[in-house]
Amino acid sequence: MKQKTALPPPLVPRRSGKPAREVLKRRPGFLIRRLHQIHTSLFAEECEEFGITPVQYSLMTALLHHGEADQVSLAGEVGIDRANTTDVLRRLEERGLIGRKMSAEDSRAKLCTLTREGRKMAMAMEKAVRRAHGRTVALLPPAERKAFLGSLRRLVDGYNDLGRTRLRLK
Amino acid sequence: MKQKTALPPPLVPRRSGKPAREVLKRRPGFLIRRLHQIHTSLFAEECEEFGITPVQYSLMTALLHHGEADQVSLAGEVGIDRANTTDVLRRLEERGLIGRKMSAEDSRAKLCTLTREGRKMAMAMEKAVRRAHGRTVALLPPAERKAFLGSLRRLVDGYNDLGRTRLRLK
DNA sequence: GATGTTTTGTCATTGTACTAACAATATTGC
DNA sequence: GCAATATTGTTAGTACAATGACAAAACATC
Repeated sequence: MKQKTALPPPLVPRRSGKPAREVLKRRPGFLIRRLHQIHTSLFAEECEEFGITPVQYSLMTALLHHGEADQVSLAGEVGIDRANTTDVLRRLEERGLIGRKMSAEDSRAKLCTLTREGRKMAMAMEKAVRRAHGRTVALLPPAERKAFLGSLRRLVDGYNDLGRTRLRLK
Repeated sequence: MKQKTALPPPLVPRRSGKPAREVLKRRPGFLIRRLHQIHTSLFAEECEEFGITPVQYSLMTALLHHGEADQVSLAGEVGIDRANTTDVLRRLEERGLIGRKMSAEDSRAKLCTLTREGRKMAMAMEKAVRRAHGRTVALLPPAERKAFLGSLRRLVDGYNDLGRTRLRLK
């Protein structure tokens, strides 16, 4: 039989005085998640009148530059997988911002284009989008900001080739 | 009746030669989203055997340091809203990693704690978690990495007080 | 040219994240 | 003490993000 009284705690949790926040903020992944949330929020605020999300706008940007593209190519440009791409494009199509039609050469593929409205919207949003991205890093003094964006890019580029399990976009 | 032939394109899209990727990579928000994806992927890889996500681990960390806390406090520590917190905690409870009980002082509140198993799991994961966070910024040389994390933190801290519309966590 | 493999788009499922609304409970003002 | 207000947890709805599975089409190779 086990005695319960004098039992020392089996695994001692360290209840430091300070809030867990301080511990969390030492973790790169935590900070990145938070900054992603912040940007999403700023983007939503700046682009409120359009009702377009960052990912939707990335896809519209890709279409603006490609003119026409199949979904897998778009997924690769924007860095989301094709299942997710299907979802986002469906929403854009329902709103009449893009059109999709079967490819003549490859009848599996669907070619996507911005509609006239989609193109108009994409261009009308440009200033608001720029503000959102600007505000996201505005708290850093210029030199630090530049270095920060350089590092960000270095990480994103570096991990694009380097063997990761799931994130292929290239 | 409208003649279709000689109509100039109403809004000229700039189809630059280079892929949209290059344009997207100039946008802070885009890079942040991608890096978040990368970290999530690395975390999943390192912590595969545990089946715990970054947010779940953040909550477990908060509980490790608080011992016991209501959901709104936890949400504030970890930086997610209370609706989302409810979801994540429900999943953790279903797996027997945390327990929840009504507060005696405030019968609206639910006090959460790690179960013995949850505590064991949290501590067993520590090394894998550290590896995941380390790998996320490992491509930066030490000095640059330090500066990068400093900037990240500056942004996250700065936007926590500064009046934003939606992201209250404080 | 029939067989096997890969690719494309989709669907279902799981999980994070936010808003808006709600009921139950607490707190505040008067 | 009661009315107005705020807070807590939940639910419903929307959107990103990944996995695994699937059918149809394309490609490979023999």
